[in-house]
Amino acid sequence: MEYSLTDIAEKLKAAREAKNLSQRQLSQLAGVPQSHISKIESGHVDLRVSSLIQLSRALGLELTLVPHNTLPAVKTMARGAVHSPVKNTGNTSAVLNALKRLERTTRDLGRHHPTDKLLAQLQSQIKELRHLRVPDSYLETIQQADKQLRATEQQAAHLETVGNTLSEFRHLRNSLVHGLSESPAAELTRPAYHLDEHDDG
Amino acid sequence: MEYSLTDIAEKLKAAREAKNLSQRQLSQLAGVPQSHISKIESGHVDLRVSSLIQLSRALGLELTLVPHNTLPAVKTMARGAVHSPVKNTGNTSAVLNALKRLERTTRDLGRHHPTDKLLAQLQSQIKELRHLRVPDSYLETIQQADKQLRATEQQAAHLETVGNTLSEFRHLRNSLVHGLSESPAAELTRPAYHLDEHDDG
DNA sequence: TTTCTTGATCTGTTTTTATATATCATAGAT
DNA sequence: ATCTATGATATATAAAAACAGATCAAGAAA
Repeated sequence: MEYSLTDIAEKLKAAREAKNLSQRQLSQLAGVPQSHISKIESGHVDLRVSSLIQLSRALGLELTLVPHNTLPAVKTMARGAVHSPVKNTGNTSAVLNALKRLERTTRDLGRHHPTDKLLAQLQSQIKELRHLRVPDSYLETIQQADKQLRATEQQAAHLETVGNTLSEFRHLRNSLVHGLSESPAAELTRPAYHLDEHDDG
Repeated sequence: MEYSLTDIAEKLKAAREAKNLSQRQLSQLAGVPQSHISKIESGHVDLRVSSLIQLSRALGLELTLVPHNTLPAVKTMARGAVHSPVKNTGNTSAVLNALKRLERTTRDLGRHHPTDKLLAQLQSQIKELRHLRVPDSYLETIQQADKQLRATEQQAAHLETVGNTLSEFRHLRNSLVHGLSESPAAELTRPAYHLDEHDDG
């Protein structure tokens, strides 16, 4: 119900990860040493308000004092906004839907193979893709991967398929990150947070 | 738009005053030395988050991190709740209305005599009464004072009336604060914050 | 294998809070 | 004139953050 130091630490960490920022990147944005950020996020430090303000601003958060009775309302309000860590990447809805569907497929798959490490890697790989601009030229690739995975569902022989898909998506991800995509939208191929946070107050 | 250290300092001070707490009283509630509170409120100190949390809790406030885009909504929401510093004193609506009317009367009077120091004192005296339990036995006194003040409105000879009313209300206030009221509700004659904040978390 | 990124950790130094205690001037009340 | 409450300050000490810089291990990429 009430916020404590560790709650705030967790919130900061969650906000940073939602923005796909490393501690060192945030360090630059906020003007706070990385070593200090590490300590703060792990709750080992009773930081000063100025530091908290700096970090919050860099993360698009604002420090406020609200009356106790309005806390619940404020919480739900904030939850709705915070819970959309995936920013506008300019992806078409087709790509977006394909990614969402693929995510669900792997999630379903995970229910039958909870300990599959390969699968977990694939899941995080897909998750990362949602932060990148994925050209439509990859749409078919994504859809095909989804189809294959669905076909192997519940089969023990799915290992090969998952492995193949994983390496395929790793390659895709790296192409996008490094702007080596063969798509015409090479200029837009950047981490999402560069798109809408280029000009900060 | 964005909160800074001094903004927070001001907010703390405003919250404390809205609760009619002295720095020493808050010091006891929050477990923070009065000297430190003085420094904090004057913005001379970059306090630690733990201290801020302690003070906030004692004042019925909660420290939260909200996304930038939800800030306006949160602000208006908080304003509505904070902007009612007058707590439930158990006064009857008759007394409440009389006080409100009296407040308005002095405000109107103030427009014609903006520099009148006596009048200003009377206004703050009335304001203070709203924090106290005022027995109905004083209703007539209040109403009469209001009538007299309204009668002298715009007259240069109002000085005497204001002075009389002022000393009268000072006496009333002191009676109430010290529980010396001749009213039967002597037991309830306490500062309002004792009534609803006796049990804190 | 080699390289790079990430987050955690260590060392040493500087700065500042936090705390306890006391004092002071002011304003109000008696 | 006296007594009291208030907020701002002063001093001294202890504890801790802030900072800079280096390092380390794990994971992933080349």
